[in-house]
Amino acid sequence: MSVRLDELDRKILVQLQQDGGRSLDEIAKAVGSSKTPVWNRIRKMREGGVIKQQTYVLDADSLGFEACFFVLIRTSEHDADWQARFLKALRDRPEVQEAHRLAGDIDYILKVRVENARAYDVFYQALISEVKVHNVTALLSMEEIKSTTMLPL
Amino acid sequence: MSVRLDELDRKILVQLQQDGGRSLDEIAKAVGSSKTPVWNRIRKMREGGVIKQQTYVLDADSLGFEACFFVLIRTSEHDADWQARFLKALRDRPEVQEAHRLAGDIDYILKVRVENARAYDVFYQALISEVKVHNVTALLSMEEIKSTTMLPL
DNA sequence: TATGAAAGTTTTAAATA
DNA sequence: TATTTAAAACTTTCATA
Repeated sequence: MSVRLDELDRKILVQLQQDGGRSLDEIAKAVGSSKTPVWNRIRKMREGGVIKQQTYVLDADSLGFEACFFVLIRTSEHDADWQARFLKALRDRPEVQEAHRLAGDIDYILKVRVENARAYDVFYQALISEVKVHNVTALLSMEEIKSTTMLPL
Repeated sequence: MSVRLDELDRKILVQLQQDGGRSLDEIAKAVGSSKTPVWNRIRKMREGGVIKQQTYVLDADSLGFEACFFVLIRTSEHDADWQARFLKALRDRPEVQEAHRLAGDIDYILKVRVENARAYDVFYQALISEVKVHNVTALLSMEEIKSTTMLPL
């Protein structure tokens, strides 16, 4: 399923990342090509999984999600069954925007977006009642300095 | 700059977050309304800043960004000039996908997306040569369990 | 890769509840 | 005030050169 990308493909991806609302014509002009090649390349990159999805990014604060926590988790359990249940719990909870398994003495990191500190506590109590974890540290974000999904192409 | 949102607005946002490629007609059908009201509401939410941008999400691995680090930073400097230079450095570096100022004894957390461990080291050396930081811990992601910008509306 | 035509979509405006 | 209808402008999609 691997797609070989050339300079034109990369230029197209830069355009799509920057502003997903531009028309084919605008993109074609910006990358110095014309509609058909641009369209064919976008289709191929979609099919090859290079382009995963098209979305709208919303402003968390205006929608009342005013609290963002990074959660560092250490666990003593490492068996397959525990891990499967833990992963499912994370995937099922919409408050969890990011979850990564880590190398080193911290086992997992989460990014959790909630209305307020109380909503975080509800989330936290629900999570630890579902799966046993050894140690949890929550880091509260005071200010979002930067947030992007753009890759540095 | 605040926009009051009703149930229909929220339903539209759910659709846009889930799949930003749907047509007005499809969205209108999904939320039980018709084209024009949906279009007017989307325009208002754009103008009001509730909708920040429209974008395409790319697959980091297929584009050669195989390493992801969470970086915990403690600093001894807290004056305004240092902070301004540090924030500018973070905003200017495209490898930094997220940057938050934290409450508590860790001052900042970053999410850094790079080709490999060597590229992280290049980034790290460049950053600490630009602004003095007291203590840095890098957590290496072994597995991305979940990654979304969707808010739990 | 380019052209262009058919199908579909967005956007604006006027009419209606 | 918000919605429906309708029509113009624009975009996507795809066949053909």
